[in-house]
Amino acid sequence: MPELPEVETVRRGLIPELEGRLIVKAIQNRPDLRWPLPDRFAERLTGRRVERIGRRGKYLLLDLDNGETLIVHLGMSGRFLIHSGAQTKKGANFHQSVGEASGKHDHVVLEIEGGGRAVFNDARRFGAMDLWPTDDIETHKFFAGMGPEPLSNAFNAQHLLEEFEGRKTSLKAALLDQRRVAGLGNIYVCEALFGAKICPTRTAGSLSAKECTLLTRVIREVLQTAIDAGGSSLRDFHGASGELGYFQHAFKVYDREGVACPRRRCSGEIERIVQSARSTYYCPTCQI
DNA sequence: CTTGGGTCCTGTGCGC
DNA sequence: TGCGCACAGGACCCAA
Repeated sequence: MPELPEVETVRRGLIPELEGRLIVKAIQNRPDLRWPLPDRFAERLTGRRVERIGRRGKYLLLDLDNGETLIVHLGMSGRFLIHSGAQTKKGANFHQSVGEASGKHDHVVLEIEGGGRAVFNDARRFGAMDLWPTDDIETHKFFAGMGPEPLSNAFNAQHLLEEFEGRKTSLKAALLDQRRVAGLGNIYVCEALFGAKICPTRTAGSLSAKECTLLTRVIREVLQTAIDAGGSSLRDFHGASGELGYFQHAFKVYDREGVACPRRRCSGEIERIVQSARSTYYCPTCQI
């Protein structure tokens, strides 16, 4: 469920806590998340300084001072909880209580210089971590073949048109495919297609150049709006500090089956259909 | 090659 | 009130 905006929100939340800081000690509480963690995982993190925190698609990239990058995927339920150190700032009690309420699925703990801790908690364990040379990050299997960042210039109508050309798969599935464009998940695909008034059951190849232009613009807008709102806190997503976001109130179609279409001059009703075993929400009246 | 369906995992929420 | 089960979904895996 964390999609690009949520991951970006976590990244921004982690920066003041981790960037430039030393990992005094790393603790690994189980051998695997979704996949086995790399050899000597905790040892390779211990004593490293986090130089920079980046993002690629839905992955967090923590560049370390030894030329390796800690790659993190939050999966469905993964989150970082920050337990503040000695000098707690305002609101730290709340953050701490959120974090310590769980503990059960605290799979990786990073003890940070100054007494703080960054806890990776992931109940459903769809998350992943790996270590990889920073200079060769694009060769990691997670990123090889991954599409452009939707907020970058490389993502434009021309790109979409080429990616979609001749494809018989549904538009919904095509946009979820990280090889076409990075970072979109079920929620924002639904929201973007609503914004562009395009029906999710259309084949990807059926989009005109004009529609691709509109769609790229709307995708950008939807993602940027969500990032600005601090990411979605829907269900089990938590921001990096344990606080809940509030963007879920802004969803126009996602999880709104049966609700009147929010478009002013549309009398339609939001429907839920299933596409490739995923819920799609859309307005069959105005999304053509 | 493309495409679609199955699978993993556990907490939540619903129906009975 | 309690139990059981469907559901949530990102990304890999495999079959056709």
